[in-house]
Amino acid sequence: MPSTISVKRTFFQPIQRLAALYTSPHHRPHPPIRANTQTMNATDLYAHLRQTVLTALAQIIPDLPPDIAARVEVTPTRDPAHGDMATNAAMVSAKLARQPPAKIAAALVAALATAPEIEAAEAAGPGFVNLRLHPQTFRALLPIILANGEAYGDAATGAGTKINLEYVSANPTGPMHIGHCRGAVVGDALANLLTKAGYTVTKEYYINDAGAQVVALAWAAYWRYLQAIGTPLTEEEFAAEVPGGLQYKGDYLIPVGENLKATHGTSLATEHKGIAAPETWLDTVKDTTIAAMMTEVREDLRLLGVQQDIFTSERALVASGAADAVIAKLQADGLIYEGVLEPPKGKTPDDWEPRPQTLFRSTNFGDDVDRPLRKSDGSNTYFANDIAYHADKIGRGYDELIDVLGADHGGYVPRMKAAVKALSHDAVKFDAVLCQIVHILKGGVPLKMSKRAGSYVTLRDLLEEVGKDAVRFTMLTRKADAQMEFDLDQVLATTRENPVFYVQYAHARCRSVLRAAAEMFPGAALTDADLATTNVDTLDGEPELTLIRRLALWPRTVESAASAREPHRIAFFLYDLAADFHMLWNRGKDDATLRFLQADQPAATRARLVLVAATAVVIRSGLAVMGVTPVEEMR
RNA sequence: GCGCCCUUAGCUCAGUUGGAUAGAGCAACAGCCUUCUAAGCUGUGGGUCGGUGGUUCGAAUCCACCAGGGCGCGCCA
Repeated sequence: MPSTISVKRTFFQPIQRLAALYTSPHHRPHPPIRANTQTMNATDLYAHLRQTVLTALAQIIPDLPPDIAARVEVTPTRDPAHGDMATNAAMVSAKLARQPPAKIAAALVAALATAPEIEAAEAAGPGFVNLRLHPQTFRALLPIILANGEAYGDAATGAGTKINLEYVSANPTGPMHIGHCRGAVVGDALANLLTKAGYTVTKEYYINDAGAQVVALAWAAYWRYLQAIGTPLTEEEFAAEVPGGLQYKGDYLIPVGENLKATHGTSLATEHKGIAAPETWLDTVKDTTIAAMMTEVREDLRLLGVQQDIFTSERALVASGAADAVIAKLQADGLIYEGVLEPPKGKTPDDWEPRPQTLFRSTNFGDDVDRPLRKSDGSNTYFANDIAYHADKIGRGYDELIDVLGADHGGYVPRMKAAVKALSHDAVKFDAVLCQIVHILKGGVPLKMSKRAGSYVTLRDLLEEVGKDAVRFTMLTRKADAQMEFDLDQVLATTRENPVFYVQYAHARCRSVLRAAAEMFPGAALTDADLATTNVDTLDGEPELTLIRRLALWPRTVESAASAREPHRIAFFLYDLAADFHMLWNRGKDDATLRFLQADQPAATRARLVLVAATAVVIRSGLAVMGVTPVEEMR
């Protein structure tokens, strides 16, 4: 199989494939490579230097194929001894050029020596080219940051790709609790992040208002209604009449019962205030109750700072016949059949009986088993309705669908992926972001949560206890797919252990310095726009440059976090940024001459204020992605 | 039994999508408060990246198998 001929074929094929991708509206893996013409307007210093390297590389290897060029990276170095940035360009192109990496690296070093941004370039290790930039190159970023404001870090990688992001989607059966909260925050921050990275994002909530749960909810509300009009029935007597038993016993349905009484008087009950025939009241009560619960949910979301664009009702979707229509469509494609599933190996349920079902051939698209679409009573499964919902989203013209789900829905992802693939003929991507469970700790002790007993921690309780910003930030201090302990005490702690505080404090300090500067230099023009024109050449200390290098990483952080769909990276970036800033600030404690504000050195002070203001801008830019409000001062 | 996720310092976790000598916080030890807010900062020690193989210039990262933890596995959504 391996032969000289096959080498040639694998050499040319990827080029054609990639060229085809560049013209497709759905796949734009990398921005087109073009000559490096602009220098001073680059907001992403790493992307800018990457273009510089590619230009230099093109001189050495004239017909560099795009797939090789796409692999060229310019990354920050881990070790300062390696300079500011390093590129793997020589190593990834060595095979193609049929030259050892070291030789290409040497040629690159020579070519890059003339670049105005670069102070020194040297070949190192297995073929890296290390770049040391002029401090001027980094400093030049500060006015750009101030001029761009919070838009600094915006990226074009999304290239307008239309993404539908579905999150929260809690059943409207009660107030939101802590379990919903993580998905809400992760989804919302991810939406902000993707938007910042250039995607066009629609934020959507799927109301699971069909099915048995909302019937149970309606019965529970009906009980509160009967209580409100003074029924002689006891709860036990009532519960005995409820199919499936009385659920949702929390107090939160009492107002709904009062409301039903106010609107309908006693007309929904029998003459003796007993249980009327369900068909006379069930739909009315269901409508009223779901509407009331969704009002609560929307209020919860508002308090959490979450605002979604579209709320789609499962009930409305089912009523429109969409589920049957989508099953018919799959049927026409030969993807539906009547069959009998094998029991799961090793764990057969006690009541297992082979049963013919309407099945979707999800195994054709990578799922493990085919999935049922109809229950034995002929009604649709949740999955069938959800396929219809995703078909609806596909019909709305999105390039990609992302669902933020609880980790217990992990097994659900492959079948939905299969369904989207089948329905869109592979044109639309489907992805899921799974959120693991959150344990609430109070004084180091886990809070038990029991929905049945009505003793669970509601989202609103949590918001009242610690506030929106702390909740949002803390929820983003872990990968979504990792279990998390949410310690109520630590979230409120004013120490470095608490990233919320630490980052907010950094921003407050920046603002505090700028306020103090306004007092020290009355009448000085100190807005970001004013400072953007300041000469910053005096910023040449190592801690200052370290901070500037961190600021330079922001656009790259946005891009990588967005493409990985990992908003938690923003929190970690901000923490690191805060640490760099606090370090700089603290130098002034040991040595008063190192403080930002020096009354006798207005020019040098002003340059430092540029750095302080730029730091504040980037912190705000990051907090905006997280949906956290920056604070002006700590009191 | 099968599938997905996870396993990194004593503890809680990062790790820039395969890069060079694996990083933070807490805890431990040694220092630092007349302030642009010490609500903090500096330094030291601490590692077989769960294990074993493989892929290649190069692996915590990709693949295979194994061990341990979590979640799920036909008419719940």
